[in-house]
Amino acid sequence: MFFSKTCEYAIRAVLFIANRSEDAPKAGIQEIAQGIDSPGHFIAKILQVLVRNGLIQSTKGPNGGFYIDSQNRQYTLADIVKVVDGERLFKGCGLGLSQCSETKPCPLHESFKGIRQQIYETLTSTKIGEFNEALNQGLQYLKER
Amino acid sequence: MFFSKTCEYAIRAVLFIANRSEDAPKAGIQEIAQGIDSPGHFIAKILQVLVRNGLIQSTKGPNGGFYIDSQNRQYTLADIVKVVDGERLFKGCGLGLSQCSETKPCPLHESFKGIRQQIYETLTSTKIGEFNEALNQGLQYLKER
DNA sequence: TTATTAAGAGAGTTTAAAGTCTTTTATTGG
DNA sequence: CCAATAAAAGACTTTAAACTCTCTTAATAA
Repeated sequence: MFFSKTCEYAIRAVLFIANRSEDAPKAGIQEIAQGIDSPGHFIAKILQVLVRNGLIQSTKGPNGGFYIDSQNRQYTLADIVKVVDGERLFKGCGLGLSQCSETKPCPLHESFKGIRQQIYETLTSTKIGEFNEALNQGLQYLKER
Repeated sequence: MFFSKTCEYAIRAVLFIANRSEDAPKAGIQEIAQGIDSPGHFIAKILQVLVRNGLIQSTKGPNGGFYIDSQNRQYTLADIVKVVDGERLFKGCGLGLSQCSETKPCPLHESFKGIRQQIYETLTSTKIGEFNEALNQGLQYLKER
């Protein structure tokens, strides 16, 4: 809807890992791919980017996998979106004009300002660990089936 | 940001034609492409779809072109978006789950409900003719340069 | 110290959106 | 009726996102 498919997978994966990291230690790629119903190799690529940008941690080898330490649980959805989709959603023009601005606005500039603001506030105020309980209780889902 | 590129062009073209239709009669493809700074052949394809769906009118031949009659000036941005991008923006799940719903929600379902609603209200309440004055006065723009 | 495990890296393929080109059809002014 | 004009239609190409595959590197447990 607002995010690229890559970003949708990224958010779902991070919420999965954040939840996983509470009790059991590390989650492997197969487990993550299964847990959010995404293509294994594809989510692997995405996780590489998230690790490189410090949003999640990983270790190789036996008992290795992906996890999120206590520090990183403070990250928000906005952090993920910025890393994966860039600033497009927060700064881009609704009609695709690269020079759209306060002084040279497109017709939708004003209306979209409020919407953009609401999205920004929602994403910056949502921490990646805050869904753990609902997910564990089966009140919210990260995959279809 | 929210729309496909095709849809961005579509909205800009319709606003251009709506404005054009106030005084001078019909606008040709070259003129429209120039007026919104879009690829000529591409906007031609898009306009075909809009005509087929009754959002704008056209006539062929000398003095032909695209125009919007008084009836159709009542159409809103939401009508254009529905024709070009479908219901995705209004109904799709933020995390890409096809079965996301009130009873089986993704973690972002609740937060996104309000945002989606605000977008919907903005688009359904914005008529395609309402920017004519601002466009004519050079207060709003449909292209960069 | 080596076999095994699991992520990292990079190249390759597929698919869908974006954009182009050519031919056909409709309109109209002469 | 005919030539010119302009949109309609459809096939085609390009580009970028989505997705896959294979090989490498790091960690560890025996």
